[in-house]
Amino acid sequence: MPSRRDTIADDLRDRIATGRLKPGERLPSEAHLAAQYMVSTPTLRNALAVLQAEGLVEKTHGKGNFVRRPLHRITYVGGRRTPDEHSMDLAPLSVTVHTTRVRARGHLASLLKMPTGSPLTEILCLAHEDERPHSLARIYVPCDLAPAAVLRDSLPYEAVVTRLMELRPPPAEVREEISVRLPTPEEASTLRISSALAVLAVTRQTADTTGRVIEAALLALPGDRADAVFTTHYMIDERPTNT
Amino acid sequence: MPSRRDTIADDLRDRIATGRLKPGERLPSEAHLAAQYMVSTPTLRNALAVLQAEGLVEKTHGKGNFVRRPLHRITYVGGRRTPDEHSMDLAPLSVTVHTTRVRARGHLASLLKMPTGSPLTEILCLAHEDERPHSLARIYVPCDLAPAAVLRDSLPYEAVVTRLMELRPPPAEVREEISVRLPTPEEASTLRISSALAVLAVTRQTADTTGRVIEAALLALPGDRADAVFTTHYMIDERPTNT
DNA sequence: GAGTGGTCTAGACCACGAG
DNA sequence: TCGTGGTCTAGACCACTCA
Repeated sequence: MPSRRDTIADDLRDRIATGRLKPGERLPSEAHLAAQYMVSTPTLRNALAVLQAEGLVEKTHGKGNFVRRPLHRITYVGGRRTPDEHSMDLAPLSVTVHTTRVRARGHLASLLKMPTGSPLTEILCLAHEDERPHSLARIYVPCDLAPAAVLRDSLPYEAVVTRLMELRPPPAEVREEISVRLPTPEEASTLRISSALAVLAVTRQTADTTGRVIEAALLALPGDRADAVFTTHYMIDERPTNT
Repeated sequence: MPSRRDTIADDLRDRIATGRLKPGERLPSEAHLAAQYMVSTPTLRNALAVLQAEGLVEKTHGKGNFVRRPLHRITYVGGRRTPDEHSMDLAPLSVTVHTTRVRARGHLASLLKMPTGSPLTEILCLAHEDERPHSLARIYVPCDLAPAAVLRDSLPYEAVVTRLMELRPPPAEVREEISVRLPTPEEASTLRISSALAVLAVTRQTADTTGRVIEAALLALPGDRADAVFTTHYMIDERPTNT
């Protein structure tokens, strides 16, 4: 027997899918909807929580529940590509950059294979679509390779990427670790997503030919708007040898 | 101000982390815990829902809440490896295999680049650890490359993998698409996970040198027990050319 | 201040599991 | 049958947003 919560969630989902509730539109208040469906407010709120976790509805305290405008689904491209393609398809997005100087500690220090306390340049990238936050990337580069002063905040994202490629030795190996987790409270509020909407977390480690780590990147891609694709080509001499 | 739900969740999490609540142990009943923390049962249940979404607690209707024995965290290895390594590190897991014959339809047909209705061999792989389900893979191979009869159910997983490599042309290109989503109801019950615990979904498409798709695989890896790693090496001639 | 969502309560009734 | 979790109610009080 389907629960009332799911019944209501299904109905609202259908109303969104068929356009009877349009993107950006405010839903009736929770009290109103509860009366309409003849359920108590907690039950109605549970139904909304389902849609919220699916990324269909965004709630704002004091304002109401809104149908989310579908954000562009981006594809993070990894695998064997040229380094400048090694990024997201950010075509429809504008990226704001904020550069600061921090010190390596904990996980970050070991990722960069540097001692704790080493100076780093942190490049905080926040991708936006129509003023709405989309995804988040934190890039860390050893200070001696890219002094924070060189990457002034006023530079646009593309210029920063170009500048980094000029400043650093070419990458020889990239290791990307992908995991699924709930967003941290900061991520949830920065990205304006429900704390129940899982993110695709990419930890990327880039090394040069000498094995030195020249960049570590932590990406948080909300699961409702990001995929990752990796393509691998096998050489002839890599054929499996069944002995 | 932290909510009571989070305070309680934090406390229980701490009790689990410090071993005061041991893996496999049953928690006191919800009514008991509610009295202990002096909150109502819904509030306590919300706290448990947090731990459940983190994969720390498993609830069973009619029995109670149990501290989950930590399952091995496996790493799905993608990227440029030899094909037989192109798999999960399944060392601590036993895999049961179930082979059936199905017909390609919808997304599956387009993944395999075959017309709808084409006969396929479906290999359902369920990884277990100590009788407890861990992760799920569905592998689809065109029937002419691997007739279901050849892959009898009685074969162990390793034998099936070996058999497939013998039967098919060597893979030349692998495309892996990774996304985050909530489990389907079937996946949630098969894997015995909360429907709120997101899974890492890997859609893998393997083609031979002629471009024919020789395998499609759908993997569902619960987010609390799986990562994916991709390593890319750049050739010299792939250096970025900044003109 | 009016209206909204956020949190919580105290309890009801149902469904499942095990003896 | 008993104890467990699953679902739901009707309403309280607080915090936030906006006019």
